[in-house]
Amino acid sequence: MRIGELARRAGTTTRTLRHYESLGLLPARRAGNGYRTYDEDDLRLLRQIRVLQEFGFGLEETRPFVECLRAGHPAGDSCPASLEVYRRKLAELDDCIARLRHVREEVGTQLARAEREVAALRAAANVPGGPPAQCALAPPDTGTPPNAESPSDTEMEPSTP
Amino acid sequence: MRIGELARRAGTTTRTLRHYESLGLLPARRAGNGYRTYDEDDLRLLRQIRVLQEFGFGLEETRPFVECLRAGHPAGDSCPASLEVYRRKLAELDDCIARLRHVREEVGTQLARAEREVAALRAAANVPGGPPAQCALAPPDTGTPPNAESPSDTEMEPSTP
DNA sequence: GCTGGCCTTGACGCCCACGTCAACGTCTAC
DNA sequence: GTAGACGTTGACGTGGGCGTCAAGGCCAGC
Repeated sequence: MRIGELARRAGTTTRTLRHYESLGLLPARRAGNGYRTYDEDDLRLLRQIRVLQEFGFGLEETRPFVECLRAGHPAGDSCPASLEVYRRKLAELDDCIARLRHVREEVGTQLARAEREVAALRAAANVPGGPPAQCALAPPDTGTPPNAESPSDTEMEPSTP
Repeated sequence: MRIGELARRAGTTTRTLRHYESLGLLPARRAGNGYRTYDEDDLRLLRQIRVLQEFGFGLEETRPFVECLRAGHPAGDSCPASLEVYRRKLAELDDCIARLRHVREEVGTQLARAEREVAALRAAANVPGGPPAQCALAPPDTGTPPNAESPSDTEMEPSTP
């Protein structure tokens, strides 16, 4: 089959296939007229690549899987090198998830603090906004780096004529 | 103060500051000789930018915070626009974390399956699989980048005549 | 013969936050 | 006056995975 058909069957583009070939990831035989020629095995390789891509693997990380398949193994992950990539990826994922969770917590904390401060400023400016608003007056601490003061407006523009 | 000093005090580079200026994020006054001139407020803006950057905010996402500070507010997140960015970022983070966890689970499953299959293949090939090899030399796994020897083949070469 | 659809290579564009280099101006100290 | 530390603008490079032309070859059907 030619490049267009392979691309269609794999749900990708010819540009992508040429790119893979330029990396030596998915080399193609050539017909007499110079056209690239692929077979069903190439489709399998390509599908292996795409699946890993969706998992966030870089193209280079898919190489062991592809070479494993090309070496005649039943699956791309039948080879030790592929398992190693799996393990490295797991470690990366764990690390990444941990960092993101940390950031998420930080940002969540900042948002909560900022919302409290905005509410406090609004209350201090006797903006109707709230009923009794018992606990008014700026919570003194809880880790507030900025100096909470200058209660007047609360919107962007400094000038409120 | 001039650009070099600001960069040093903020732990960044002059190139970065020029980049921020080119985005209109941190404009500088100019001295008679054309040198950029900054003050303590600029340092605060810059620190705000850097903190958000470490949280993974894009430069454009820091803009509301910077403008809020420049508008005279006590903190970069004293303005509604900044709070909106916080919230959007939280949603993004949640989404990203969820996707990563899903992928992590998938990859973990694939690894476990592949390891089982490899073990099955090895057993079927009546490979001695090695002695008890309890805790001998070389920790069995837990992230051993180098290929811990080859008990027999199980390497890339198909050669299974 | 001609149109249209497929194919080829080559090369630049994109996104993002800068790094790096070049060629040159400015100021201070000796 | 000269070294050297700082500053200036401009432009290209990086990494990843392609998208998007451009200019042309090959082949089938009418």
